[in-house]
Amino acid sequence: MVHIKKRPSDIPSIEDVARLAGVSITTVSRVINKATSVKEKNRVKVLDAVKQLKFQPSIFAQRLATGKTNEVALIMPRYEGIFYSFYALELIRGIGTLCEALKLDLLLHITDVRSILSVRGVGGIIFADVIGNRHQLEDALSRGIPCVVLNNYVEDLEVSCIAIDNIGGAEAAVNYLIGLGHKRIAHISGDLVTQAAAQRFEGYKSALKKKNIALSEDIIFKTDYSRGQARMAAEKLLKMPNPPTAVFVASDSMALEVMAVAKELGRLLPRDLSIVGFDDNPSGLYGPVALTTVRQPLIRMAEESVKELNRLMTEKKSKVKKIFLPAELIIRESCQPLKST
Amino acid sequence: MVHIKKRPSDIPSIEDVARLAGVSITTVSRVINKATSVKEKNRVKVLDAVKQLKFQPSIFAQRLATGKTNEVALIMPRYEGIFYSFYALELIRGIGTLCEALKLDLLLHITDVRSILSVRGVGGIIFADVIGNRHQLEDALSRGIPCVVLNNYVEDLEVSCIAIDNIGGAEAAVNYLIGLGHKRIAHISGDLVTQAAAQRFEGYKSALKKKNIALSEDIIFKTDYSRGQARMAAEKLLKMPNPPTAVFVASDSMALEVMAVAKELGRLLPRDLSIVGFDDNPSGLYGPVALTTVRQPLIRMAEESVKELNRLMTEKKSKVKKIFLPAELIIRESCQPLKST
DNA sequence: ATGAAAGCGCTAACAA
DNA sequence: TTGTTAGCGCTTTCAT
Repeated sequence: MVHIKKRPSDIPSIEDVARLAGVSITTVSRVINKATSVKEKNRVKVLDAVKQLKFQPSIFAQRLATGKTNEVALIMPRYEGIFYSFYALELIRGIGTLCEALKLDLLLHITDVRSILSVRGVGGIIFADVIGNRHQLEDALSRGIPCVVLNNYVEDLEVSCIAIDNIGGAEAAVNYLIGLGHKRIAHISGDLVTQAAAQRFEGYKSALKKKNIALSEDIIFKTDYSRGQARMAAEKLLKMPNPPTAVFVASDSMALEVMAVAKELGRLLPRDLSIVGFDDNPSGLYGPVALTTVRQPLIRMAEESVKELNRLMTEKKSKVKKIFLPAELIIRESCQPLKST
Repeated sequence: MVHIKKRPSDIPSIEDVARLAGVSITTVSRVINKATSVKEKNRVKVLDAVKQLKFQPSIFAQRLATGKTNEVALIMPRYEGIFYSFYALELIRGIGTLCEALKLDLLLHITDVRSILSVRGVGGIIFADVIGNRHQLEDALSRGIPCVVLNNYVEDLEVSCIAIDNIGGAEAAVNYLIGLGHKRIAHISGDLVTQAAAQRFEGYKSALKKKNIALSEDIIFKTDYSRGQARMAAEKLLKMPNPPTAVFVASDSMALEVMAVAKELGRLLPRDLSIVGFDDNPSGLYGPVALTTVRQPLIRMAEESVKELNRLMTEKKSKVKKIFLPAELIIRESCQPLKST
C-alpha cells in the first residue's frame, strides 16, 4: 500500500525549506520560532530558503502540534436591533484593531441566537452582549473556553464582563433634566429584554424617586428600540392634553425620531420639549438642534474586552473580572430650563 | 524515547469516542462525515458516545488531513476614512451573515495598508476596497488564493470584482441638478486616491460636459472625505461673491457638514443651495431638510462578494468575474428648481 | 548546535 | 461494512 503525496506542489512545506537550506526540518522550525540555538550561518540559509520559496508555515499543522491557537471569536447575536446602533461598528473596529495589534486572529460570528455555537478550536470568545443566546455562553464556558461578555453584566456566571454604567448614565440624564426644573419627565425605553434598556429604565426610575418625583405610568413608553415605535410614542406623548416637558429616550436614534415628530407637529425645540438621548450617535449632531445625550466609552470597552480575553488566554489560573465603565452626560442643545409658569 | 501524551484530558479525541463506542476511529470519522457505509447500530453507538463526551472534532486536525479550509478572510485596510462610512458596518453585516449561512468562517483583518498580509491557511479573501494595499492583493493572488475585491474595479489583475457604478450614480445626481435648471454646480470630492471618489468626480465632469456646461475649477473642492475639509470647502463656496446654486458632494457625511455650515451662515435650504450627497447614509434623513443622495446597494454587494468567493473556492477552474452594480438616485428635499432670475 | 523520530487528531486509501 | 495504517506539516523531546 503506497500513499501518494497529495500536497499541492505549489505550496511549500517545511521539508522543502529544509532541503533547500541543507539542514533538518528541526532547524527550520527553530528558526521560524526564533529559538536561539541556531548558528548564524544556518539561520541565514534557512531565512533565504524561506524567502525564496515564499514559505509560510501551515497554521493547522502548527496548531495541531502545539495545541495552541490565537484565534478569537467575536459572537454577535443576530438580534434585531444589535446592528441598528452605529456602535456595533465601533465595537468591531475597536476589537479588530486591538486583535491585529496583539496578533490574535479575529473570527466574526453573526449567529442566530438559537443556533448552536460551533467554536471548535477557538482560543477565546467575546460575546457582544448576551441576549437570548445565553446557552451559547454557558456551553463555551463548560468547555473551558475563556470568554468575555461585553455590554452585559452577567452576575450568576463565572465569566468576565465589561459593562457600562447604564443606570448611572440614565440617572445623570434625568438629574440634569430635574436640575433644569422639569418635573413631568417622560421615558421612552428600549427593548427591555436587553439589559441596557432595562438598566436605563431603572436609572430613570431611581433618579425620580431620589428627588421624590412620582412615576406616572402614562408617560412611560416601552418600545423595541425601533424608530417606528419611537414615533408612535412621540405622537402619543406630544398630543397629550398635559404633555410632559421633558423626555429621556433610551437611544439616540429614537430621540432623533422624537425630534422629527415634534417638528412635524409644529413644536419648537427645545422650548416645547427637552430631550436627552443615550449612545452619543454622531447623527445626533447634525439636526437643527444638537442632541444632548449620554456617551458610552465604546472603544475603551472594545479594547478592555480584548485585553481581558488575552489575559484569560495566557494566564494559567486567572480569575474572572467584572469591569464597569462610566457613561458620561454630553450636554448639547436639546434641553432648556423649564420656564416657571 | 517515549513520548507522553500531552493532550489535556478534558478535551476528548476521536480515539476516546471510538473506544467508548467500541468501534474503530475510522468508523467514527465516517459517522462524523456522514459517510453512508456505517451500520445503523454502530452509527447510534458513535452518536451516543459523541454526545456523552461532548466531542467536537479538532478543526486543525481535519484541515491538516484534508488540506481544505472553509475559513475566509475579510481584509479592511486601515485606511483613514474607511471606517467613517456607516457602510462599513453594512458590509460587515452582510458578509458576516452570508458567511454564516454558507458555513464559512469569517476572519476579520483590519490591516495596516503597509503591513504584510499573513493569511496562512485561509481558503479565500475578500478585500474591502484596495487602497494602498495592492501588494497584499497581489501577494494573495500569487499564492493562488481565491480573492474578491469589493468596491473597486481592478482592471489589470485577474481577480473578481464587485464594484458600484459610481460614475453613473454621479452623473444621475448632476443630471438631476441640471434638470432643475442649475448651471453653476460645485463639487466637493472625496479622497481621490480612492477609486470611488475619483469616479464620482469623473461622473460629475462627464455629466456637465454632455450638457455643454463648462467646468470651473474654482467650484471644485478636493478633500480627504473628512468633515473638517468639507466644512472648509463649504465656507469657501458659500462666501463666494458668485456662489454656485447647487453642489454635488461625494459623501453624505460631508453633505451634512455642508448643510450645517449653510445653516450657520444663515442660508436657507434648499432655496439658497441645492445639495446632493452620495451613500444614502441614514443620518441624512434626520436633519431639518432630508438629503437627496445616491444609494449604493451595499447589502447586495456584500452578498455577491461572498457568493462569488464561494464559487471561486469550490469550482475548480473558474474564471474571474467583474460585477457592476447600479447606484440609484434617491430624491428627497435638499434640492429645488433654480428660480429663473 | 543539530537531527531523528514520535506524536498532535484526523482523513482516506486499501485490505479484509 | 469495518478496520489498519500512512500521512497531512509541524513541534518537541531526546540523543548526539
